[in-house]
Amino acid sequence: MSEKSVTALSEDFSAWYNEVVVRAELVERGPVRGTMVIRPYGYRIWETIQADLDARIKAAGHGNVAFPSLIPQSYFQREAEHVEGFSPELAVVTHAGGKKLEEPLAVRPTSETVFGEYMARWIDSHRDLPLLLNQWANVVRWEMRPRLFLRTTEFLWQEGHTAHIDEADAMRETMWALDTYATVARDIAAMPVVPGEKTPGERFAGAVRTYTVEGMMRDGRALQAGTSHYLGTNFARAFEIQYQDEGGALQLAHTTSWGMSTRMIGGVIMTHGDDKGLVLPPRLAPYQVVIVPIGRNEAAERTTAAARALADELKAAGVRVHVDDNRPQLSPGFKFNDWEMRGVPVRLEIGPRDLEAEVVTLARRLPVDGVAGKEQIPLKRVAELLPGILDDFQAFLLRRAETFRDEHTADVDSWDAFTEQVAGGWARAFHCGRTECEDEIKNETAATPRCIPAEAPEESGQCVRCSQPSVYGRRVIFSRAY
RNA sequence: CGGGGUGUGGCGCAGCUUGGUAGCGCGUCCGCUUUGGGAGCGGAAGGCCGUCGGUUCGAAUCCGGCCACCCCGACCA
Repeated sequence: MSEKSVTALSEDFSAWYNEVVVRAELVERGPVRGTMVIRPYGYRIWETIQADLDARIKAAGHGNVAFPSLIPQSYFQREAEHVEGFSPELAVVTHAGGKKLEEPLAVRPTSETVFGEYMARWIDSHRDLPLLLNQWANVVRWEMRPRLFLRTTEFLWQEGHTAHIDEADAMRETMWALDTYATVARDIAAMPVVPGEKTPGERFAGAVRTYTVEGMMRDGRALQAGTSHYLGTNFARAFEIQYQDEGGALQLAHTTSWGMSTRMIGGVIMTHGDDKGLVLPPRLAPYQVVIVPIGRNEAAERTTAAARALADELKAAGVRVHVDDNRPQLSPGFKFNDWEMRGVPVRLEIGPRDLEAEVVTLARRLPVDGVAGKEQIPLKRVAELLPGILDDFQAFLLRRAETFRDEHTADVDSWDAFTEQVAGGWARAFHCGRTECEDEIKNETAATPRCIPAEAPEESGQCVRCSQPSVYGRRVIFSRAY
């Protein structure tokens, strides 16, 4: 840590991101290209997302499972589009036990294939459906350009895999997953994501329909924060996932898959961060409150004791609290800056003067609705007031992100307006639906169709690029993306 | 894969042009002072200078090969 401050977000977003994730001790680069070591402070964020999402997945009737990370490479050959999509980024084990393997093994980049193989074994009758599975796992994809959390060679995620009796039931599942991701993003991460369907050109390899939740980052680019696929009978056909219907006829099951990953952590950082560093929503902050006792010697003993007592009280009230009492060599000012950089929503300072007056000094990471700076609150009311203060902060972050998104989104109907808009935000435009046209747009502006938003007025017009009639019955969101 | 860049104590860098056996800041450790917005002074520890080879009496420095990583694009959760 040689520089005092992190590069300003407003100055160089990419440098800001790279510095802040490491300096906040969320993560460190792994020894292999594109890998990461997630440190306790970062992993705790993941665990919080995981706990919430896992509870929802279980409540909806899914069972958690654990499949092997090694998959026979031949499995990938069975679904034509899937193999084409994933072959370039497969990591393959060719040697093991000191010998060359008969068949190379892929380190899973995603598990539709093995799940397919085993679903086929477990499903015989319509009574076996739906089969609702989920696993929390690591996957490996040899991406061309890695970025910490956003696109790492190895990442953690949850992958749901389900099989259904027909399209209608599978689509219900697909939409349930999408809705769940949108809810988790909004309610936990304070990310106001936009749910919608991907255009054919952006579909998952092997899917019939792909849905996404898209968030806007503070540089105006989009991030896919979760994805849900209706796979039709593609994988069922490839892996023979069949059941006998009530009339005794053999039918192919309809399958889905859906995932949310550690990319979410990157999304949170880029949605809420500022020049000073991270800003974490209370619902997923490892420390919602940090108490900094001030003073030394006898004074330190008194303020530290008071801080610990207060921390116990807050813990009892369900607040995640940390007392910064183990770094006597650091000045209070250093600690204030440090916790701000690390995104702690609320800091409480307890110094001799506070103790004297039986108050604590409360500092929010950001001014909330005009309430800026520090304020004194009575020591005995802290535990009672804090949950509300944290809720307000959470709600404020969501509103702020919504406002930011809306201010950086515009309907555009001309090519000039389009190129200008996607330079720093989202453009809502009509599109002809042709993949070649999408490619042209991408080549010229780096923007891609992010989604056909689920909630949008029915409209039609001329394609913003080629003037052919629009096909989706509504505007499509285009943006540069991570 | 194309373009750019970097490899030197834990971290960030200088030194390289003009070869002479490694230095600065931060951090760490010890001591004293200091604690309400990034403390001060004094002392100390810590380096196969990415790697292989060449030139030379002598290479972090010059020459060649290789490797790794990072950044910008194409690919993607």
